[in-house]
Amino acid sequence: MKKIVIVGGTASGKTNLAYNIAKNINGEIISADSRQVYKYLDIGSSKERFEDIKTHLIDIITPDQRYSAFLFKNDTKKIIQEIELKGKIPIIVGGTGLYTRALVYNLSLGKNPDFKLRKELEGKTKEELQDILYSINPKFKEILNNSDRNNKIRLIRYIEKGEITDDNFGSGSNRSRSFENNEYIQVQIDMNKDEIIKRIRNRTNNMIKLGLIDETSNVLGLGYSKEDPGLSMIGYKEAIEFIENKINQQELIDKINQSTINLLKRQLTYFGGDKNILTLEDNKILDFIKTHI
RNA sequence: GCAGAGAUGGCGGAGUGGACAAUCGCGGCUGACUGUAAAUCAGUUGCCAUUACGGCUACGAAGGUUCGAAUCCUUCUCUCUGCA
Repeated sequence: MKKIVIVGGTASGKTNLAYNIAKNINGEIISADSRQVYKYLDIGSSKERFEDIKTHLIDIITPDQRYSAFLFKNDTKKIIQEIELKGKIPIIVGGTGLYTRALVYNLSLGKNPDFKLRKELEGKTKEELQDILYSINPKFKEILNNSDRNNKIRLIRYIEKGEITDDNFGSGSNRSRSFENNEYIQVQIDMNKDEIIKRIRNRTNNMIKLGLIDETSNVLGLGYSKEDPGLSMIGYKEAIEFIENKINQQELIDKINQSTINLLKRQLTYFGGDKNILTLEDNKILDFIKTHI
């Protein structure tokens, strides 16, 4: 039995689809979403809970904590085993591409994050970071592409890893290798970008109606701050600006929409790069899964 | 009605005689991304051509000065502010 992975852009209807599939094939849902892991942040992360279908990996940490691809991979593997032991089918659904990729292709992800080191390196310029990295291993010069070289977060991460191995980095052409897997069926809903953007705008309006502002105030009231990782995501970031009177409601909506649309484009690029992800029409996915599982 | 300020590429906003097809930001498009990923970063962005230090049209409109104007002058149109 294969495991099912549903990926795709935000607001493209993944959750509903996953629910229907779960009902139909006796499955349980595992959320692959870097925001829905947060407790208290429901409206802005479009969290959904179902009474009859179990959803894993939501509400597992507080807004001041961090989750990661590595933790996701490990947690999910355990949960998959449990689900399969019950004779059910795991359905992994979410828009955090790094998470699903780490799981499906079993990326080794290298060393643990060293937050002290990260903090220390944060203040440096990208030129300084490059020098540090090249002094660790000059080969990085060849491996890094132009995007990496200018990306401080990634430079820091490479320094943290410190070494280049095929396993934890992938080098040269290896980097763009096509991944392979036999355990998972990966699907994405076929929906054009304009349609999703329409849905995003609706969803944003809805979030405001449902009380995004109140939810944000409440979380701040619990003692969490706007610097916390949970609150620095789209929706809450802007809601805090609104609460602080830096923007009005129209600006709030516009900003959330714009950030979400930008996110969507990045997601589509990411998923589009994986040849193993099948793009299928919404109403054909269930049948496809039934016949290919 | 008088006085002042201004009209620049999809938007915001630089530029104040040549190196301006026009800094920059946003947006758009393409892309990168193996432990922060709703994060972070790269390329590209007038039209045509794409071999080229190439051609064309452009800085509210119309004229003018000049070898040369987004930049100076004249008139017109519109916008904003102060006085009436």
